[in-house]
Amino acid sequence: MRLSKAFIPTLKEIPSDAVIPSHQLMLRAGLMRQLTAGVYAFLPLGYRAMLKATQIVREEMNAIGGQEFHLPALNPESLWIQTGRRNIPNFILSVKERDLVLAPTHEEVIAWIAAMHIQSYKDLPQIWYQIQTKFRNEPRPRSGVLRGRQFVMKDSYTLDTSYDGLDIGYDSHAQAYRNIFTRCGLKFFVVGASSGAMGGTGSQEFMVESESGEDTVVLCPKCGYAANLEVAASGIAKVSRAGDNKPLEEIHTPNVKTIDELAAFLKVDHTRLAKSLVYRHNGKPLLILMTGNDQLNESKLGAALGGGEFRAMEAEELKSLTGADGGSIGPVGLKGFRIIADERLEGANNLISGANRNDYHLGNLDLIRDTTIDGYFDLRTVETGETCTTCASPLKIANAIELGHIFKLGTKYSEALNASYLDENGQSKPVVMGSYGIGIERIIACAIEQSRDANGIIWDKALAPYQIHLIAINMSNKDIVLASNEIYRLLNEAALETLFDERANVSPGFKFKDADLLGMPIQVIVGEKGLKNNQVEIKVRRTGERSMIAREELLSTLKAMLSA
RNA sequence: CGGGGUGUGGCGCAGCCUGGCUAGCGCACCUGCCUUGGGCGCAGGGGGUCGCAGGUUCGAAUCCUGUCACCCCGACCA
Repeated sequence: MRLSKAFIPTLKEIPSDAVIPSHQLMLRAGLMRQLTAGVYAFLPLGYRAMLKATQIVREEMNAIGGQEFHLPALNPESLWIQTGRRNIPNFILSVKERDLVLAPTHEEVIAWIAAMHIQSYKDLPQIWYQIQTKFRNEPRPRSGVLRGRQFVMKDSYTLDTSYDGLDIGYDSHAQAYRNIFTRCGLKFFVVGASSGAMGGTGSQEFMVESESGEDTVVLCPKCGYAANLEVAASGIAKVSRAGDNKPLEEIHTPNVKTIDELAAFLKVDHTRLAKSLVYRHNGKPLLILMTGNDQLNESKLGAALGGGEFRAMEAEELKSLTGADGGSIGPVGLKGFRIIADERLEGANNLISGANRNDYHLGNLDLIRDTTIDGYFDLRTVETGETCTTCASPLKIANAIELGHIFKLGTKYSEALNASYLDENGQSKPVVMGSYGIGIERIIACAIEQSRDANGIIWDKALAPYQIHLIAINMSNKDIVLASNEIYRLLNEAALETLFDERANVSPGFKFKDADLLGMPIQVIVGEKGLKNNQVEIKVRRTGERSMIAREELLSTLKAMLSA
């Protein structure tokens, strides 16, 4: 492509709306433009990178036996009502004029097709996938393409007769995903994840560590343990049980509101304090006991409660229900509450909790003697520096971007939409499904987040819109014009994707800055000095390394560099 | 949805508090000359209903009311 003819609108200045590096660079390098909040138009250069990514994904999906579909974005609303997903908050965008919705994902359509055509165990297993645009009603799009209302997703679905079959499909996806992200040149890791409202029995996320990421993950640098903070565990010690069990006593604690104040006031360790959090679960009062300042993890709470709605209780509600304020609530003598506790507190005694009376706490609390705990669960949020459950090394907490997510779905959608098959015994059974997604724009954004410098993007050759950026230093010099055009012809004949900066009246500095901003892996620079010696210059974008090469050796050198 | 911020040529911004001459600056763009190894120089030029709608006023980019859009923090995130 000749740059003088190309539509690649680069920006010298950073658009004020862009905050994270990938967003800034995608705009500056002319990859895309924002149309409205969370919706981007991909321009030719950006689309080329997207096509590179989708092709890699497609090849790896085909390699595990995936069959590509082209599915409708417009879906009948009724389909989503059948699976109960029509009314998930902030999920579906709908069409005003018809009872149609814009598909946010395709479990429903896949199950509908399966219901119609999968009849026998002989028809299974299947791997079906598509690479298409999805729509979601994001309340707050942000971070460029990382969280949009419209995005391209590869989603695939496994259809199996059994959970053993599902495991095979799931594992093959896990391997395909590793291949995909490795080929894209990304440094990624896999974490255990929450299945959330998708339902299902297991899930993992493929993550790229990034300050701009919206997910938080716990990592063990030593043994490789990695989990989403929503499900991560640590080896933090349980609260000990003391031998001598003293009787309950009421302690006057005037104006003590927080756990820190209480620990300071009583001069005791945080682990002796049982903090009470008050929620409503499906409308019913729920008391949650946590150790000291341990933070309740609402994802874990949701899992422990096994579904249903829950929310923290309002201050007035709490006061009217217990007669005390938030800082003085405790498990003893509390009527009408279900009580659960973090497993750190299991069987603990000599604790201090609120007395359900303002300005008083209870000492020498023994959870076994004095309370009825309805269950102990892992409810706490892991904190940095706590030890790894596997190898006892200190854990690290990092932000990350979710590139892909794989789920063992089970039969939720196949049951809702009657996707069933007859087994060997003529019994009708629901198809066992798995669901697997990859965000294509996120691949691009992560690649840029992970590989850039002050001057611009540094593309890996796998995703680079062009492999080579050919620069003619001075188009008023006939020798340079002849030589660079000849080189351009040569590279095209050799099928090396080349962007040729043959703009006249553009200074060398401008061309170099543009080339670094656009970030193609190799720059070939045709200048006066080199030509005198029948040489051209090669610059490696990533390292900045430059070398002079004899013109006859250019093609072979480039081929060697690009196949390395 | 709660909090904060911003809307002024294509981009980045100033002007607004304290209303008043012709709405300004940098970049980009057009023409000519010039220059060619890190975002050249000189000269000339085009382009803006100041987000939108009301209101106050002799007079509104500026003050008031409403509204819309976008960004950030939080909540949410299948």
